[in-house]
Amino acid sequence: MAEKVTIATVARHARVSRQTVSNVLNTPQIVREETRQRVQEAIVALGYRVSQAARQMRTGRSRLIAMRIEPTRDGINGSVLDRFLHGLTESAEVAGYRVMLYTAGDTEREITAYDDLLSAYDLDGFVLTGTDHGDPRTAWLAEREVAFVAFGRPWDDLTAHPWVDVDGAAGTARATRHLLERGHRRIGFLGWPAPSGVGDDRRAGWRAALHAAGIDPAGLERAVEDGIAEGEWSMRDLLNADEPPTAVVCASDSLALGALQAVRASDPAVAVVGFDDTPVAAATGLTSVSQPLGEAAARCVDLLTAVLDGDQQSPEPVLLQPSLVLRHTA
Amino acid sequence: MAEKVTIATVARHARVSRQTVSNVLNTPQIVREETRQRVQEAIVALGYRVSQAARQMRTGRSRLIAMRIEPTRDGINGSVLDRFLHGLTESAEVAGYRVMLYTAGDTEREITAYDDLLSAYDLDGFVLTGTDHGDPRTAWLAEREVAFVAFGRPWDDLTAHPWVDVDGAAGTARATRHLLERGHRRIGFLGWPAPSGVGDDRRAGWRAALHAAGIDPAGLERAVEDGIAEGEWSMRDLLNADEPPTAVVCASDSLALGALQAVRASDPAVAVVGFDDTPVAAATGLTSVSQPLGEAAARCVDLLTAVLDGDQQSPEPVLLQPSLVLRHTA
DNA sequence: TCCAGAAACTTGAACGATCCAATCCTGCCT
DNA sequence: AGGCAGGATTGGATCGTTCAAGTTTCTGGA
Repeated sequence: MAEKVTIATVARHARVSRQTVSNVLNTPQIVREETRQRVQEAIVALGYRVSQAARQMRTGRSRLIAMRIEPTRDGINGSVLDRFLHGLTESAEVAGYRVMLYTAGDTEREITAYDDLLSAYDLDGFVLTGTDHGDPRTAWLAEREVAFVAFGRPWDDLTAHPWVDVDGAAGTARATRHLLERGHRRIGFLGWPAPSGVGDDRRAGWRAALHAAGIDPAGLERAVEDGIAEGEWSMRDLLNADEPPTAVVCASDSLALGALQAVRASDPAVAVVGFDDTPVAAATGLTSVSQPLGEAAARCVDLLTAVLDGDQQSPEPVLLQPSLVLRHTA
Repeated sequence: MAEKVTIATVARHARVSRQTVSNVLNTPQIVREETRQRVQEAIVALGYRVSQAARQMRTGRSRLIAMRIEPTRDGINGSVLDRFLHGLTESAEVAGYRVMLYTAGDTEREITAYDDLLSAYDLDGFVLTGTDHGDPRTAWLAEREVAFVAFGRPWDDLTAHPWVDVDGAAGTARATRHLLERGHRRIGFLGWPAPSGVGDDRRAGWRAALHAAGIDPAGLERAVEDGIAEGEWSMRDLLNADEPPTAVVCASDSLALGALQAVRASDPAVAVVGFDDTPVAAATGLTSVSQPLGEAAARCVDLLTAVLDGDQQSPEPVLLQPSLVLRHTA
């Protein structure tokens, strides 16, 4: 039975002290090159690996970051978080961190979960998603000086905490301009009721693009909760107007899918663009605005490690540009 | 600043020794009831939480289980793992475990990942998904006596290791019987090329149901790789046969979605049933066979904890029954 | 050659829990 | 009253690492 390889085993093998091995691992610059190499060879030869538990006990840091996994409500938009999570795990591994999952029924229980994760597992940081106006979670974490990054802007105060987000307005603007170039003039918008950080942002992009083209958006928009059925009937409503749109930009693929069903029967083909580029969009040939989720996840890890390494308290937020994936519907 | 609460703090507060507090936590039955209560009160009063790091260092166990998160290839079927993962996290929390994620490009690197996770983080166990014929991962883990459960049967030898699975054959059989009850006689099947554990199983259910009804399945099936396009053209192929089917059961929602597109133009409506009940199925009104993923995840945790608690080396495998979710297409 | 000062390396202690072996009760039997 | 079994409780050692402080080695200038 192979004996456990500890830092002491390596030290003996390389004929140095424990501390020198530790220095090779943590502060290699203070170790003489020759010694460093000797220790490195011993590490490889013995297959040594640092015990995170022991390190954690001494330093109080676990090299673990946590993210909440939500029950896939909609299922359609759920895949966005799924892809983000994969990117996060991958980027975290490169930076020497691991991702731990947790669930929480509501915000209150989420805060209880923080408390538990922090005291029992010495978690290093959190990645939050779907932060909203005056989120109690960010306040709780900030108060206790826990490192965290949000995927999604703090809409009240953009300097409240580090964040990474995708420029939704730029995405809808791009979609709208694409439709304008295709000759559409009456371009509708299906979005969510205000106030909604994400929703208002996406609406603003559409509106700005129309304004820039000298078109009045009045009467061309509808605001409903997210969902396929909601998308379908609000699109029908839009089509029944005096001057119905010939194209529509939607705040989500769910709405777009509903719109598509409403439009199917209509005579002159009405163009539809969705948002998020979910698998459903790919499956049904829906043109959609795509978020660079892998990139977003990588930036989250960057910001989080910057805070954890103490480089800076609040690193510059990151705003990424989405792209338009053209398919059959527009 | 609140001082850190350790087992010693609790001991002092409850006027007992450290060991007694430890006993209250780990083997409460050997502590006198009165003492136990006094210690419990102190724990609550001080907000004490056991330091996993310290416990882990002494015991070598981390109360952490790991699961691989794969890049959502298809996106459609990816959501299955996503839902499973949520269930797993939830059930693990109840059992006092946490879920850690890892990625791995290929099988070889996955084994390297095991090594790393085990030696650095003292991982307690793994949940594997998509195990296949003669999987090297299970062999590696078994050899080192690492606890693991597979979500998916070991198709060669059903007693090779603990597993949880969903009875795919029962699902396709149920779907087929449903179509028979609706009066269909010529019921086709779109599946994957053999050998494929999951695929062959699902095909077998369809075939058995037809046999039971005295129908010859010859010429009614097609085998292709998974995908929407593949589903579409193989369904067209099936429709061009001498006696085309009036209904089709598919091995996945991707294939079913393709089949649906091929069928859309056909005059007498051809019924389509998918498999996995993905969000895409829900969105497009596709009737599909649904796997009880939350239940499966919970059983995985049950088996894994049984192994970890040393109750039994190889607990009974679990085979769950899927259900048929009826929508517009069948 | 000698010495100051920096660089490189070593030693002892500590993190917070559990394991082990030893001690203290308590009630019961003689 | 004394002895004893057995459960309840205690103190010391330990896991593998890093921190703090100490010791040795090296470098270069007088």
